[in-house]
Amino acid sequence: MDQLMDILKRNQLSVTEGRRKILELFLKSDGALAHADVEKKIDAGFDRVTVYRTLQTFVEKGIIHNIPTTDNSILYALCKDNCEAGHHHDNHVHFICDVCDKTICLEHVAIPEVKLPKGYQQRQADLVISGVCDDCR
Amino acid sequence: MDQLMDILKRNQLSVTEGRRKILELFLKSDGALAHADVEKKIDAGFDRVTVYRTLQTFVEKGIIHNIPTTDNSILYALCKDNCEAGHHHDNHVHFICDVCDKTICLEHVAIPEVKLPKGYQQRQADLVISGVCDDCR
DNA sequence: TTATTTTTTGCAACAATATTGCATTTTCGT
DNA sequence: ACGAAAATGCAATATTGTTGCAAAAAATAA
Ligand SMILES: [Mn+2]
Ligand SMILES: [Mn+2]
Ligand SMILES: [Zn+2]
Ligand SMILES: [Zn+2]
Repeated sequence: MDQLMDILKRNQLSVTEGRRKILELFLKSDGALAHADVEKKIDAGFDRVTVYRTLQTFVEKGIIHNIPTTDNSILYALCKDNCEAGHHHDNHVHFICDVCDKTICLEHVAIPEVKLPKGYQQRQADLVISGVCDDCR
Repeated sequence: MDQLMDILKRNQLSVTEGRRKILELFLKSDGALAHADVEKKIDAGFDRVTVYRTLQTFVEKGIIHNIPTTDNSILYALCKDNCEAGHHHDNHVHFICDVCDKTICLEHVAIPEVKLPKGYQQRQADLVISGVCDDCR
């Protein structure tokens, strides 16, 4: 069975054209994608609402994860770690290139532990680094 | 001279009621504020546009810095480090409490260095940790 | 396969958030 | 107090995100 179907089935999602197309887009794209990117890069004309709902579903199922940014955009990228529904455990650094503006998952760079002040309990950590990527030097 | 004026003068900003009120709000508030918070918490009825422009100005001058989040909101907090116009160098961890929903600058917790893959050049780093804060345990 | 149930989609309406140009007002330096 | 420069409010517009509901598609049962 092909990878795409596999992911959808494994997560008990009925396979529809929208989900196939959007998941395919993530599979073949290297960087992270914003909602707007998904809408643009998909040839088929899905409704905006469908895109919102699909992304949300994928996040809930642990198929994609989102990446915080300081501008007002949420970015999404494929989970390559074994994320389960409702519980992500991606633990890698994200890199945003100032030049090409791509956002890349650095799968092999783990977020270091930090010692928090007394009484603070950590659940999740996001480390986003910006600068110049390898391609743009 | 009082602290408020001092900050505005130092950054060559003409002192207006809007700027005074908004800066005052940041000075006396412990956590970070979203645009919406600023609008709500200010008694005087400034135009939304003025708030947008003021926040933007403050960020450019290095008076406040913004904090990335995974939901679609930009948070702002006072720079306590010596940030210059156009060049922030806050280097502290931000903590978002899942319970009280406050976002706190952990001024004394530095973001650790990470070793990036060959070719990547770092300019800035944002580390946002969420969990339960000291007050909410 | 066909019929039935469940889920997903598109549409429309709405809400919230953000940006821009321009006339008026306020602040600043003289 | 006066003139130049900067900030503000207003209105119009754009972008982004949410919700309810009927139609369409997919999954399941027969
Ligand atoms: Mn990632
Ligand atoms: Mn901070
Ligand atoms: Zn690049
Ligand atoms: Zn708390």
